[in-house]
Amino acid sequence: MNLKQLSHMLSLSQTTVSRALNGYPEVSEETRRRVMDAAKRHGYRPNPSARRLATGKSGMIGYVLPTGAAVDIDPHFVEFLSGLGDYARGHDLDLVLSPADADDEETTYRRIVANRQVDAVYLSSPRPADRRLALVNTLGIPFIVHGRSEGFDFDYPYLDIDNEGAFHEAARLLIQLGHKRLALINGNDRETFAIHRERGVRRALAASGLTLGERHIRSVTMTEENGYRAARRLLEESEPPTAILCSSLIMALGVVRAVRDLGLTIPSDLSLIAHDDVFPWLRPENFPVPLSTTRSSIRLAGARVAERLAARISGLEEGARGEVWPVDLVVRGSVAGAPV
Amino acid sequence: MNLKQLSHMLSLSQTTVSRALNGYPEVSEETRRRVMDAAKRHGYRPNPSARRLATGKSGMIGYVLPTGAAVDIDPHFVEFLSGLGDYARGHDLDLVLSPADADDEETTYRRIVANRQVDAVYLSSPRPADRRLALVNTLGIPFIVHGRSEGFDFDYPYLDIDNEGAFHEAARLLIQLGHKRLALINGNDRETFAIHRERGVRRALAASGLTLGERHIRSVTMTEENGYRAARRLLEESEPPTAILCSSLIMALGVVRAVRDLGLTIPSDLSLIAHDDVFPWLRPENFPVPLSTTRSSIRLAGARVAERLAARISGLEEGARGEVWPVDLVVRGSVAGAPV
DNA sequence: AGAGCATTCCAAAGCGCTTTGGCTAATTTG
DNA sequence: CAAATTAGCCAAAGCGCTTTGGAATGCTCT
Repeated sequence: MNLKQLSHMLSLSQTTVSRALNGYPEVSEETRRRVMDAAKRHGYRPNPSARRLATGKSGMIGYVLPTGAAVDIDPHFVEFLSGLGDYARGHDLDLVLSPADADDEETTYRRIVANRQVDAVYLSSPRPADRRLALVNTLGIPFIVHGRSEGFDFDYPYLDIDNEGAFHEAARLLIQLGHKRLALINGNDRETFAIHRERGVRRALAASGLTLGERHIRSVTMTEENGYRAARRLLEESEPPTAILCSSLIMALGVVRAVRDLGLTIPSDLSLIAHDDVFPWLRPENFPVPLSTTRSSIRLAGARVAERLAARISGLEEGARGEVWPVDLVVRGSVAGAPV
Repeated sequence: MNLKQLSHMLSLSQTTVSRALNGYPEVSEETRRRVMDAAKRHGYRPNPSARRLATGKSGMIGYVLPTGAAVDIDPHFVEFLSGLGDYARGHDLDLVLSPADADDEETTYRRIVANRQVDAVYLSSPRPADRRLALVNTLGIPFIVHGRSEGFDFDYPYLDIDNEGAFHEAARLLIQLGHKRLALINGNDRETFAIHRERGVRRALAASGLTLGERHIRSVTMTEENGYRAARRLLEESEPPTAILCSSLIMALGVVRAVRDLGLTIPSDLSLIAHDDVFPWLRPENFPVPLSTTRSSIRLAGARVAERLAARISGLEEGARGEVWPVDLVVRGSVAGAPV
């Protein structure tokens, strides 16, 4: 059933039917009802390829997926996707993943924009002065950044959580508990979120006249193994930290293992706080010692990004609005006063 | 730069240019070269929307993503995606995720087929007599199932791993080590993979005149917490199992925690083997006691599925070829002879 | 030399939609 | 009451590609 058939069967022109269906005003209410009715009854669905060719709109949002033998997609991605899907489902949006060579995402961005394959894109894991962001900004496609970049002379729309604030609060709590030697096991410090977290910790320390020693900060990809290694190195020093802040639950698994291997105990020997993106399959309260966390649902973020993208596509949202979500600090058994 | 402009600038018809570019034979080699050349020089890229409208081919593969507030996307998905992307990247394929209400995926399948939105789809986590599979089969779109279904009177193309064989081998090893009371902490037993694994274990037990007691099998969604709970229940029985087979690494985390909470030790009190889909961020060799696994890279499966989908789209692959990959049994410290 | 056949190209007709620019009839306005 | 709007509809022209059905050219063959 296409437009031609439908209009013929209604003895109307394609123009009128199209307009009736798309809510244009130059059609009488009675006709519109008649058209709507027939369309529903016959299950008419406009052919998206045709519509796209005519309008340039695709009803899809895009994401450039960095791939490569050495590239691992972050497991957080799937949770974000869950949220995105939750929203998109109710709004007839599909998501296009365009795989790109991780060393050359630019080509792919240019392609999907030139081809008008998607109506909007979102970027994630931005770095300071991220080239993708600059590119997408000049290409003029609606977009939203999940996370933040820095060092641009233009503003852009983003959704981020208050990483700095979260880690500032967490560090402040530890300091108030008497800890003086904090360590930070961070994610890739070329990404903004990691920079912000470090900043938060440093600020809290500075406020008490303390500092974060060079040896007390590790920046690694967030795997269990890297968490373990980082923790071992930290704890085997001559002056080991009495508290560790950790950028992910998965790394925290490794930290816990390291602590155990060294015969230490949480929280009496070491306080631990990790960031929790809220995975359904790994929960901080179920750690051997319930884990204190800075918590923010990445899934909700996904839904919100989808919502804002939709708003941008339809012109409801404009400008470079940044949105920063507060992060909960959830205290559980893994923190205690500094050992004497 | 569109076809019209390009052909005009070459003083050729659109027909000829189009044919030259698409490798049709009715154009002289010299002309073809000239056209190809000009196209490259001017960076001509055919507009996919137009091409799609004309041909019905989209250059995308589809996946219907079940969503809903209570629906969690499996973290395995992201690894599979990695593989899929690895292949797709080199072959100009994009992936379209169409979010669907988990209770009604059918509508979405119908939509993406009717709209010719994608050239092929893949299904994952199939159940016996899975309705999606039957649907997609009748709809006539090229597809591949990742996993297997059962109970159909037709064949279909799939890629699966030998779940039954893997768990059969694992169980057999444990039995040979003297274990008589095995338990299985399985995934959702409405999914075929879980059924196959159970079948493998039962077959191994039966071969030695043993059985899998009703209380010794748990079927749960694969979270750390569920692994923990299942393990506790099993181990607190009057006649606890001396060996556990576990369907995922994430659940195995929970099992290990439970074992510890109960003051038991792996492998002297309990042998443990889990299935490993090979995550970069959680590796069995890094478990407190290195974990024995049945191992199969879900990422490679993703790449292979993409490869086969591409082959099906281009007509290189036809028919209902099933492909079953063997699974490695990797023995590490977590297994030992049965306690006396 | 004329029929028969490749070869190489082209004009034009789709694909199914949106949108522009009228056209008619009903309504309002001075 | 004629003139000017307005409401409601339509024909046709895109959007940019592929593909069908020739047409022209040069060649071989009898």
